[in-house]
Amino acid sequence: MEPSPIDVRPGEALALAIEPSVGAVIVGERGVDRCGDAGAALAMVEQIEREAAPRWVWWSPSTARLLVDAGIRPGRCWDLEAVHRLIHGGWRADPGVTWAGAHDLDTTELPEMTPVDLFHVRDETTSGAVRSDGHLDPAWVAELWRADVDHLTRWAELALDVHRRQTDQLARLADRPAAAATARSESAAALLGVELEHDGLPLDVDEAERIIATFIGPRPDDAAHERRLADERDEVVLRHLPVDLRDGLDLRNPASVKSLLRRAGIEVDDTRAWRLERLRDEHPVVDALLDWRRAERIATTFGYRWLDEHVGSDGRLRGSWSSADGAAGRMTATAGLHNLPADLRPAIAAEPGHVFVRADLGQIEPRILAAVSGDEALAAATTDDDMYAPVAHRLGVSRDVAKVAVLGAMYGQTTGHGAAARRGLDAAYPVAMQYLSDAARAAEAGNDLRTRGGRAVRMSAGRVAAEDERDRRSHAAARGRYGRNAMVQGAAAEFFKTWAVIVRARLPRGSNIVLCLHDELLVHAPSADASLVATTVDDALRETAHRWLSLDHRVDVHFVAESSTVRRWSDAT
DNA sequence: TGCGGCTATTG
DNA sequence: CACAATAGCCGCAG
Repeated sequence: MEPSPIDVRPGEALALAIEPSVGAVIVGERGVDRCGDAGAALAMVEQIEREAAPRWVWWSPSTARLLVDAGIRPGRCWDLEAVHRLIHGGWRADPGVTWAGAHDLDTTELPEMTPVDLFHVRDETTSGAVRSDGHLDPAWVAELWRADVDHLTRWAELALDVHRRQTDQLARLADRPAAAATARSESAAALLGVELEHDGLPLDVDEAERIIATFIGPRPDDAAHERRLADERDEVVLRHLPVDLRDGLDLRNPASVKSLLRRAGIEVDDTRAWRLERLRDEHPVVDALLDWRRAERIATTFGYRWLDEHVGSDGRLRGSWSSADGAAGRMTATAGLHNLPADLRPAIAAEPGHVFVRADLGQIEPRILAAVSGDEALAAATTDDDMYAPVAHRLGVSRDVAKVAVLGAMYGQTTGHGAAARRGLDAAYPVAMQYLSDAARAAEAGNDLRTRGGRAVRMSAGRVAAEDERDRRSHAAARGRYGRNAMVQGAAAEFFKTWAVIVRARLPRGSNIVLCLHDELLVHAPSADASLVATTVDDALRETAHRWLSLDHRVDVHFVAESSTVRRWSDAT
């Protein structure tokens, strides 16, 4: 075997820049590898990965995608875009913003690409990658795809520079000792997202078509046939009304449905299913309407078109993944991967000779609340596999009331009859409740927050000037609930991702995570490896919890996961 | 054509 | 029916 041409130590940061039409460059502390051929460069990457297992530094998951497409699954990485979002928050994380964030530059006035830059070659003699004001030159970045290896080398050097600066910034977050570890796991989660996009979720297409057919019948021949079938479904509802009242009724228009119900003698504020559910006996049209809604949902969102658009010829359901989205930095996915109706779950089936090992974290958010707030009493409750039981006992209420009260506290609920239980929570778990109300108060005032793992939750940006006092107060209260919840949900997302990437790292060859669902993991594994994988998932949870608690040094929190080995997702308990 | 409102689904 | 998300269709403004 050829020795690696670049001197690399295990775990060392190694910047990687690849442009398929240009080549690839690897920049480390003690050397540079340049290659004018991207294919040959990927072979080099694979060799270095095998021999030295470095921490690959790249600007964004697009580089990871090139590796994954080439069959390379790196162990460790540092995704500058993902770490930027962690440290600075916000939605934008292109190289210009990421650079500015790492250099403490003002991100409100980033240089824009002028139309001239888009259509004219820049004057190479007057500027480099970095402008005189310290910002990255967007025109220079835009030329990467058709540049030369020198250009690419500079790009990799800049990545290594940003990595160093991000590392310093994380170290300066003195009250967030877990931030550097979070940056690593968030980077790995971004890589996992790329792999999830690549691998897809195994789906039994025949079974999916059978399920869809039970709602809307067999696949329509053409658009006209599809319209006719829809009209027939409409007719089943409309025939409950006198013919002369059907005119102009549109089942897809809520206002129209409201007037339909009025004609049937039913008056409602809105037509949501949970409200209509209780009125099923009032008039047969209600029953017909609710059935229509279920079929309509399958027809429009999870029907044959959905199968055709998102399921490949290999029977894999693929969507695009964000590894840290929204307020709290949860993973999100398109193509219905995160909101697949339970009715369709029997179609999610392991391939022949394989099984799913499914595991979900139990009561993750209240356990996380105990951990991030450092509330000893709440932490003590987590020793129970059902932590609501000891909470209920302590409060002197039923388990259901205790659960609603705890969830209400984390969501910022102010109404309902859980008020007495809420006062009980304040008395029994003052540290946790104080943590939540502190977060809410800061968020209401428009102050930025930072989760336990160091994720910035921006509250100052995007505020709308409210018209009147009532509006202003309701917006402030909404911000409070948002911020209060983001601290718990965000830390839970960090915990989950750490668990997921440890599982990823420890899985035996041939097994892969195929779905991440906020607190649930689905691993596709050869049947023979099922029990090994189940053990791996369980061990990974212990490792995750241990890493967490050793960084915080405060309270002991017990985390639990339930797992099962199944052929179909729907078989899971 | 873009956006807010309504609705459904999930954790 | 509080927190988070994706996604469809409708009406309305531009």
